[in-house]
Amino acid sequence: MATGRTHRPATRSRGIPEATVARLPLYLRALTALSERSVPTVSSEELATAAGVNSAKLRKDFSYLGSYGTRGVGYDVEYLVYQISRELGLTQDWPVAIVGIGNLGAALANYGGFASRGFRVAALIDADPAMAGTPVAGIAVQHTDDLDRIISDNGVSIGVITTPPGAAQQVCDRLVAAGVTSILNFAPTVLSVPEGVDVRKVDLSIELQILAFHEQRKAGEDATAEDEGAPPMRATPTGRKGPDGDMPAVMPA
Amino acid sequence: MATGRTHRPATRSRGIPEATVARLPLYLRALTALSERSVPTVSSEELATAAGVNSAKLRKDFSYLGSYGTRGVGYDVEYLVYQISRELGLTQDWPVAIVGIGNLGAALANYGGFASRGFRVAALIDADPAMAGTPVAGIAVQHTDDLDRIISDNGVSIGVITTPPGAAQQVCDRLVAAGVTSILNFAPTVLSVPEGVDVRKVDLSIELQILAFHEQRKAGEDATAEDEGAPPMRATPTGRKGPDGDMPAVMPA
DNA sequence: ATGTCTTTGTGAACGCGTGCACAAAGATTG
DNA sequence: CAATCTTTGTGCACGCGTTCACAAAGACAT
Ligand SMILES: NC(=O)c1ccc[n+]([C@@H]2O[C@H](COP(=O)([O-])OP(=O)(O)OC[C@H]3O[C@@H](n4cnc5c(N)ncnc54)[C@H](O)[C@@H]3O)[C@@H](O)[C@H]2O)c1
Ligand SMILES: NC(=O)c1ccc[n+]([C@@H]2O[C@H](COP(=O)([O-])OP(=O)(O)OC[C@H]3O[C@@H](n4cnc5c(N)ncnc54)[C@H](O)[C@@H]3O)[C@@H](O)[C@H]2O)c1
Repeated sequence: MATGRTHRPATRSRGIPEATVARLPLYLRALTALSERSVPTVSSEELATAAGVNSAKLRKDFSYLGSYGTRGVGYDVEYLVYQISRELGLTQDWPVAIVGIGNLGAALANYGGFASRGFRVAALIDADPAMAGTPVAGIAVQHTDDLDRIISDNGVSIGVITTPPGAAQQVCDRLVAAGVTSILNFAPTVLSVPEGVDVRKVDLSIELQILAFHEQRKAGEDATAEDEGAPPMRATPTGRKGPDGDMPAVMPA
Repeated sequence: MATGRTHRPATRSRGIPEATVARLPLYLRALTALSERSVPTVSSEELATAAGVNSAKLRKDFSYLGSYGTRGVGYDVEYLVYQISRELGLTQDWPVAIVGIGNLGAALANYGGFASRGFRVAALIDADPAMAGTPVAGIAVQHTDDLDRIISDNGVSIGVITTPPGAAQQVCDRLVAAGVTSILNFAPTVLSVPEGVDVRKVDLSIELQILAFHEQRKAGEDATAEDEGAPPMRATPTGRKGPDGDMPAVMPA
C-alpha cells in the first residue's frame, strides 16, 4: 500500500489481519479449482499445499472468519468458497474503471480473468481525443472530460490507473473527487490520497529490482569475497543499454 | 556508526532486511527524480516524503547500507543513487526473457520503463508457431522449442512468465532447467521451484479482491448490519450433498 | 458406549518490522 | 574557538505476523 496507513480504526470486532486478507484470494483460487473437480472436502494440509502456505497459518487465517471446519474431516469446499467470497465482497458485482488505455490499460481491458471474480470493466477512459469512441475489448473508450459523469453513472468505486506517471496524481485526484474510494495504481508514482481511500500499487520495475538484488547476491555467493563491483556474469555480458542511461555509474566520492 | 553489524547470523553476510530491499527501489526512484532536477543533497525527511514512507524508517534502511549521510546536511543525491543501484545490482545489465507473448506479454515487451532501470528484454518466447518470427516491440518472437538455447545464449537469469495459468508450471520448469534462477510470474498459479530459485508473483485479481474487501467494509461501516456474525448455516456440515448429482461426502485419506 | 484416529482451533513463544525519541556528529555562525 | 543549529544514526519498546505444539472435537470402528 502506498499511502500512510496511520492506525487501524478501533473496529477490532471484525478485525481480520491485513496479512490474512491478502491470502484469502489465494485460498479462494485453490478452493475454486477443487470445487470444479467436485472435491467435497479438503484438509488444511492439502489446501495449504495447494495455496503454497503453511497449514497452521491457513488454519489461523480461517479462524478469523469463524469455525468452518470439521475436526477429523477438514473443510467443506463449497461452503468455504461461499464464506470467503462473501468475506471478500465478491458476492456482489464491482464495476471498475480503467484510466489510461495504452499498452497496459488495453491488456487489462482484454483480460478475461476479472469478470470471473466479480469484477466488471464498466468504463475505459483516456485523455487522447483520437481514442474517444474507439472500441477496446468491446468497450468504447471515453474521454477524460467526462470522467466525473462516467464514474457517477456507473457507480464505480474502484479505479485502475494505467496512465503515464506524470498524469497519475491528477487522474487519481479526479477519480477520488468523483467518488472512487479504491485505486489500483500501475504508474510508478507515489499517490497521495485523502483518508478513507485505499491505494494499492503494482510496480513491475520494483519487482524486477528485488529479483535483481537476490540474483546478484546468489551470483556473489561463489566469489566469497566481501568486496563487490562486478559479480560473475553468466554468458555474454552485453554492453550498454540503448535509449537512455538514467543512472550515473560514477561515484561522486 | 563505524561497525553496525555487531551480530553476524552467518547465513547473511550483509543481512539487509527483506522489507528494506523492497523499499530501496522506491528510494531510488525518488532519488533519480531529484538527480534529474540537479538537487545536490536531500534530507531524510524530504526523501521520505517523496518516497511515501516514514523518515525514521528510511534512515534505518540506509543504515543497513552504511553511513552515507552527513549530519546537519542530509544525503548526497548522486552518491546515494549510485550506492543503492550497486546494492540492487543495477550497475550491471540484466537480460530478461518474457515467455507468453499475448496481451500482457506484449505490453511488457513494449514497456520502456525496464531499460531505464538496467533491465533489457533479451528474448520473447511463445508456444504459438504462428508467432515465431513476428516482431513485437522490435524483437522477433521465438518458439518455445528453442527456449533452452535462447536462455543459455543470452545468459538470461531472470524470466518473466505471462502464459495462461495452465502452462505456467511447465514453462517455469523449463526456465529453471535452462538456468533461470529468478522468476516474475503473472499467471495466477502457485509455482513450485527448487531451492535457490526466487519467485515473485504479480496477481492483479488478488489486488482487486483485497480492494474489494476494504471497499465492502467501508460500505458496511454505516449500516452495521446484523448478518455478519452467523450466516445461513447448515445443521450438519457433513453428509451434505451438492445440488445436483454428485458423490457422497466421503473423505478418505 | 467406548476407544482410536484424524484434524481442527488456538495458546504461547518468537522474530521481524516499525516508529519514537534522543545523543552524537558535523555544519554554520559569531 | 565556542555556541548554536540541523540532521543523522540507532537504542529501545511495541505490535503484528508466523510457527510450533497440543488439547479438544468430532468421525469412525468395534
Ligand atoms: N506497459 C507495461 O508493461 C508497464 C509496466 C510497468 C509499468 N507500467 C506503467 O503503466 C503505465 C501505462 O503504461 P503503458 O505502457 O500502457 O503506457 P502508454 O503510453 O502505452 O499508455 C498510456 C495511456 O494513458 C493515456 N493518458 C495520458 N495521460 C492521461 C490522462 N491525464 N488521463 C487519461 N489518460 C491519459 C495516454 O493517452 C495513453 O493511452 C505507465 O505509468 C507505466 O509506467 C507499464
Ligand atoms: N492481460 C492481463 O491484463 C492479465 C491480468 C492478470 C493476469 N493475467 C495473466 O497473465 C497471463 C497472460 O495473460 P494474457 O491476457 O496475456 O493471455 P493471452 O492468452 O493473451 O497470452 C498468452 C500467451 O501465452 C502463449 N502460450 C501459451 N502456452 C504457452 C507455453 N506453454 N509456452 C509459451 N507460451 C505459451 C500463448 O500463445 C499466448 O500468446 C495469464 O496467466 C493471465 O491469467 C493477465
